[in-house]
Amino acid sequence: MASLGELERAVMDLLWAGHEAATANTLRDMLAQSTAAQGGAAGHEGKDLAVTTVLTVLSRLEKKGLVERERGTRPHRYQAVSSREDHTAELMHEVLGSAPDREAVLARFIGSVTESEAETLRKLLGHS
Amino acid sequence: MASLGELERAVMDLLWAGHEAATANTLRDMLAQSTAAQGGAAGHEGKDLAVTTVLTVLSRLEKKGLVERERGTRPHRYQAVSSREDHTAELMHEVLGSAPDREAVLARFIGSVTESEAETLRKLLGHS
DNA sequence: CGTTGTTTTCTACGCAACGTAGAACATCAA
DNA sequence: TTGATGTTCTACGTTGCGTAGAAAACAACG
Repeated sequence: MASLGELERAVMDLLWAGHEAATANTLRDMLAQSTAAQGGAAGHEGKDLAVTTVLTVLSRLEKKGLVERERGTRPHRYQAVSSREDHTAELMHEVLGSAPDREAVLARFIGSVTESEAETLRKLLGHS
Repeated sequence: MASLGELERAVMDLLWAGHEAATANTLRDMLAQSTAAQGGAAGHEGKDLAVTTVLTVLSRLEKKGLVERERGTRPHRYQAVSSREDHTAELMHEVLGSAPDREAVLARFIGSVTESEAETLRKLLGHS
């Protein structure tokens, strides 16, 4: 239960955009943002969706544990449970986890990262 | 187009099992193996599937580019295009690739590998 | 308190992927 | 030719996702 659809991903992108600010978004905020983003690079722009559509998606994302909703306030407020980076890293672990020979996978994996990323990794791994 | 269903994965596991041996499998081989594996640990065991079911799955896997089939020989022979490790590593790159801040993701990723794996990574990354 | 605009829930349709397999066609061995 | 075996075609049921209407819950105003 890890993969997201196109619209689900677009909604998560909205939430992730403001994840730092710990600013939980209302539905109306999000719709405004998404309409404003018209003409942006990302994939899902073009038509405006019905309010209920976004709500349905948010509910599904909540059920998947990716979104948290404050039910206390009256216009409910939504926010991503974890940052995009954390989520992606978690996904990578999920993929890796299902492998019997993790180290062999890692070997091939680092075999095709860019040199600059390899450099970053060296720094992060530090000295033995 | 990256994710596999449960049965698709089970079939790939069969093919991956003998990927080293460059031994392309016939359908009958695979059915025998899968029946033999009854009582094994993996998830999908329990009932025997119809021959056509496995064939359909193989066709779908072929369309996805994960399986190659020799059409020349009469009982066709099937084999995984790449090893399980390569495939998993590729998947990890796919997940990573969609991130705007790859290095931040990598940072979090290596933050939660086991020490032994970190050691392996250090060796593989080698000297600057 | 009732009318009205906003927000949330419930329900549902269409489509695609996947598990599943029957029916029919092709091929090989006797 | 006749079985036995292998392959293709087609299809049905389920589930996830994009999409949204209808209706219920609620807030604010007069």
